[in-house]
Amino acid sequence: MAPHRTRRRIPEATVARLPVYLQILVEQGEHGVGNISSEGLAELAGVNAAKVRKDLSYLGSYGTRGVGYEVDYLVYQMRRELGLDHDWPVVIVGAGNLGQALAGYGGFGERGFPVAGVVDIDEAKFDTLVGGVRVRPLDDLSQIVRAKSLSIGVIATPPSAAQDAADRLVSAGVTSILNFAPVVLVVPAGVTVRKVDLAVELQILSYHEQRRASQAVPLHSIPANVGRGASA
Amino acid sequence: MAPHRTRRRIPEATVARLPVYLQILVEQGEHGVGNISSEGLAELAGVNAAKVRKDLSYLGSYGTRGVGYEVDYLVYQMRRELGLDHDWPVVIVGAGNLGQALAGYGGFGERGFPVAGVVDIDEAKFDTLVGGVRVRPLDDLSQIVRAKSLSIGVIATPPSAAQDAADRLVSAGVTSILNFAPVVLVVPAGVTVRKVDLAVELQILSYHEQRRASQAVPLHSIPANVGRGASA
DNA sequence: GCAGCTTTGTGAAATCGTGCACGAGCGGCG
DNA sequence: CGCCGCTCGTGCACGATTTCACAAAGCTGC
Repeated sequence: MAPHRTRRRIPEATVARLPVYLQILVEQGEHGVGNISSEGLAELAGVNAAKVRKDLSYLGSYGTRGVGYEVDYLVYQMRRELGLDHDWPVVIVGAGNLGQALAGYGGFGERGFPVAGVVDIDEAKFDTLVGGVRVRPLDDLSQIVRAKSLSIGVIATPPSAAQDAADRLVSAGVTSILNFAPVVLVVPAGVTVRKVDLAVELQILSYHEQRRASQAVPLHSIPANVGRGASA
Repeated sequence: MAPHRTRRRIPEATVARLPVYLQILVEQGEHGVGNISSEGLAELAGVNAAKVRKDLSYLGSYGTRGVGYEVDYLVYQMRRELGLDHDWPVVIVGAGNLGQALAGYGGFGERGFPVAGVVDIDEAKFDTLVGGVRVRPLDDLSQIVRAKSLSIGVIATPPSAAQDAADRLVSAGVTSILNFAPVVLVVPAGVTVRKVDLAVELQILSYHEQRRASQAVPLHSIPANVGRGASA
């Protein structure tokens, strides 16, 4: 295998699609598909075939002209590039409704992100089990992060506590944060934050609904597919 | 007030940011702030001031030069444009871990998206209460949607059931879907789908972590802020 | 009423992302 | 061994988005 100095930077838009391709490829692999064309993958991912080829080309030239891509090999390369060749344990801050659901959602561990810890500020929750993990005091956060060298933290607190949670995560050494609180976090440069705001998603849908309602009827002029979603 | 024929189409990128501005404006309003400049709003939203002005300009010319924007009026206009001048009740398909958390998450109702119904395929769950709503059989979905003229459906099923859920929602008349299942949905044109895949979000973070790890150390060359997130 | 200061609204330039079109490379077949 | 058909990799044009830069416009104070 080549020296794998990190190759050229992959555009964000592509990075956001790679996991989707990966998911599909793994699934196809399990169904016994050994090879797939950009056309085929594009169909399954709900995107354009040229886009698939361009996206995959950032990983390197792993396709075979006239044939397509070998599913297993592509999965391997994609995992490597995404840093999924090992697990990334995460710590969840906030054991409320959402925090519990996240901890209990098996999908995390299965996809390489086991829940290494859950902390909350509410004493009543200490030592209760959520998703098989014991809830610990917020003040233990730093120790948990350091002890397990965690890089990724998930914020599932109420909005008012989110910035504090972020500050604590960052000072404990976390460099990537997935934020579910409807709050714009301020973090130092070098820390990556992704925000998932359920209400925002619904409001975007609302905009499109509102638009449909107030418009004549030219349905065809409305993009069938918006944002990270997909449709046909 | 003007006849408000839907004005020019608002770019998707802008539509995705408006709810964030809205959230901030409402908050500022509650804090007694009556007026805000593009600069101030930009700071709070973690974006560029010029971008704020351009985004707001799609709503109309609601600012006052030399002064800024009147918070309340801007909130009003933004709500109107986003279709948030009335509630959009939603139905949740799937009363598992995530479905329950979503139904129980007060944030939905508060922000204009009350949970009008929850359905599941598991008999054991029928008639249990989640978030104050009684779980009903999947087969009642169509009736629920029609009875309440719902436009928005939320899919919180396991991946294997997601496409079926989508089909049922669409045939019942839903035209917007928020999909939490890690599956690419196929829907007819005219239906808007937004996908939220928690594992994908984590994988994107993983990519950046991996990149940091494999790179020399030029931290400053890494964008501090990625995707929909924010940082400083 | 006018000068000066501030902040908006918006053309124009720069950047980023997408999709097309096509040359290049590979496997299969005669 | 050479030809054919298929599919990748990518240059290029186009469209969308971001950013810059500045004229226009409102407010304040004299």
